[in-house]
Amino acid sequence: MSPATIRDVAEKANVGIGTVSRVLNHHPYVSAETRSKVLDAIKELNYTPNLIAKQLSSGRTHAIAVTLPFLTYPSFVERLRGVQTALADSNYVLILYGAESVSQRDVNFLDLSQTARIDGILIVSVPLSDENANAFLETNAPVVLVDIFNPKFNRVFVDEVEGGMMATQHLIDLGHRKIAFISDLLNPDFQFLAMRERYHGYQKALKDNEIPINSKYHLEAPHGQYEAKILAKKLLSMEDPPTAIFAGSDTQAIGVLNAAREMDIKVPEELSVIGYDGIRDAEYMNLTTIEQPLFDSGVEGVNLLISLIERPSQNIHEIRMPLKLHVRGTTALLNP
Amino acid sequence: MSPATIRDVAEKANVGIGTVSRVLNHHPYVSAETRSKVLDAIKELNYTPNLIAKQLSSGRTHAIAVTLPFLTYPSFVERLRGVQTALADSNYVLILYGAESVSQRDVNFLDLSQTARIDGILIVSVPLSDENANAFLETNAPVVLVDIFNPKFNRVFVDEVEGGMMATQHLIDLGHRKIAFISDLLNPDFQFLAMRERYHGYQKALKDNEIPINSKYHLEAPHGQYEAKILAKKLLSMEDPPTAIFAGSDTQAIGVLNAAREMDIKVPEELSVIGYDGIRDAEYMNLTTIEQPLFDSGVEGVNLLISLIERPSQNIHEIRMPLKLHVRGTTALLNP
DNA sequence: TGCTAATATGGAAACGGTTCCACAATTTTT
DNA sequence: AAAAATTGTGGAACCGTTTCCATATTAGCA
Repeated sequence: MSPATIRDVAEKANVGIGTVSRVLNHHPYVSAETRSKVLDAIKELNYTPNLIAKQLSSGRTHAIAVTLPFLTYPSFVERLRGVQTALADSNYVLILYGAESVSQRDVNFLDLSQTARIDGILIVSVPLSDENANAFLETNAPVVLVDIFNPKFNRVFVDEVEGGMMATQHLIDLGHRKIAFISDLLNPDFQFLAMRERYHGYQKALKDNEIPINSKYHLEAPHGQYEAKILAKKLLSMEDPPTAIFAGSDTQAIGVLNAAREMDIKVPEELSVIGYDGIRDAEYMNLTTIEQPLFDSGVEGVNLLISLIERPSQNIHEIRMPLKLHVRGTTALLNP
Repeated sequence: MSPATIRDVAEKANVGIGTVSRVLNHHPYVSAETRSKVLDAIKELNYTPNLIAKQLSSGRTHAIAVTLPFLTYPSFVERLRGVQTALADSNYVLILYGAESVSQRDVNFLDLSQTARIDGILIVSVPLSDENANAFLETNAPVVLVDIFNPKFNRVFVDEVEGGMMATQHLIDLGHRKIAFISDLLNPDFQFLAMRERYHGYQKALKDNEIPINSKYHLEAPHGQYEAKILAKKLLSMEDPPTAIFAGSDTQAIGVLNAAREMDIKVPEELSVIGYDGIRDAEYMNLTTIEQPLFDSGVEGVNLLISLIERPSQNIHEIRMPLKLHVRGTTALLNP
């Protein structure tokens, strides 16, 4: 038999449907006696409200869309964990959309901005095109960006330029002058702006310390441990190799460590390595890194989004999260 | 202004709402002329159907629930990737539920079995209690299990006992007799049965080859690289240490490799190590392993679930996926 | 030419909730 | 004692689709 409806409950309890609805939603103005009659009927019929009907009449879905690029990057997964955990404590549900390519992104974003399926949109690390942004601006669902920037939207972020400077300055403070930077492709299809900003921070720190910028010390390749290992080997085989390498992500830094091991170069005695992100493996590899609050950025993003859903606001909210230099065992004073 | 509805479209195109609906759903019996009038009106009003209303009247939500335990395990994330990818090619949406603890699992499962929010349920690696199972049996949404077993439900699986045997037999074939097994806790709160079965496979292979089982060679600890490293150090410091270690997961095997490195034990010359799963890092670490189709198990799970949603069936479907011994650089013939 | 079948269209009813208005009963105020 | 405010309740109308029935038109055929 099909599930009981609110009308069945009303009939069984000998009350009107309005009254049942009031009991369900904890409205005042229901007498104790009536309430218990209704609750009895609900229990007896094993009634649970149909969410879809509720959504249609109330206009709220209690679902939020979360868009992420690659589940293959540990840092994105860590953010997703934060999102998921925060959502588990709320009464919202997480609808996951992938955005592994420009076309997948555009399809999903179009879908999101048109259908009334969700109450809010959380975009993690997916670069927005102008069309995407305009589509979202026409939606009335609030949007929060995490780890990306667009002046028209709320966001949770860290100061990436600052982070790049912190990493570089740490190496400079240890006496290094020949400092290389390994990064993702800085001009790919998908523009991950964060990496560019870290690069700017790297350059700025060098300038501030009057260290000339050697463009041969900046190498880029698609993101990945393996790719970074190859870049590192290239750097370390140069005539005048760097004494320190700043890798744009921990994943890449681990590639650098592997390159050093394979080339029998001792870290940190002969080479200092610093990463960026603070993923779990960094701790395990004893990697010095710039730690950003990955998990917490997810949590904050969700909290901001939910607060905007429940108390709409025209203002743009920006939450800046702290960066922390985490000194571990892969950086050391330059050997004289 | 609020979004256009099907009635607005009908009015603008001078047709009935039924006709608009037929155009939207590609029903036959709409004249070309009428169709184009309707399409024009749709375009002009920038109309998109309200999904929630569609869901209510059609009884389909085009959403499936996916439950996963820990996003901290690479193997689960890899399965999720498969799920996500398969879903991106369908017209279903993914609602992600966490199950990091017994209570979180029970809350989510109760929710899932009661609300009409989803069309199907995919449970990945989350052990089911009897209550959970009964609740799902009362739901009319189809359920597919991946990487877990319950006789009453459809599933996508690998033969874990066989996998445990394959790993162990490989080591035996290489001449090893002193073979240790490192695993998760075999009796935790959450019963991850797979690990027990791999253990049984390990024991069976030893028996089949008439190698006595030394219980000191089986050590367990909560899952993790670090925990496994400690176990491995314990094994390798024994009076009569094993010459080969079978780790129940690649993550644990990597911990073993790290232990060996820290103890200056050469792999594979002095110690053979085999893992299980076939995660990305295994390839990168050149780890011999039993590879199971993680990504594809997600894909298959989704495909099975969708086919059951669209063509309900009383039969229980079981899809067994292949295991493959992937010999890389961490196992070798026992040094005589 | 008339009869049946196929094609085409309109719109009421249904999906299962929430909301609001009308009204009743009780309490408080003047 | 009458008026006003508070508390409590029923149920029609509505949210925006799909579905089905009624009906109109056209085509096919003997």
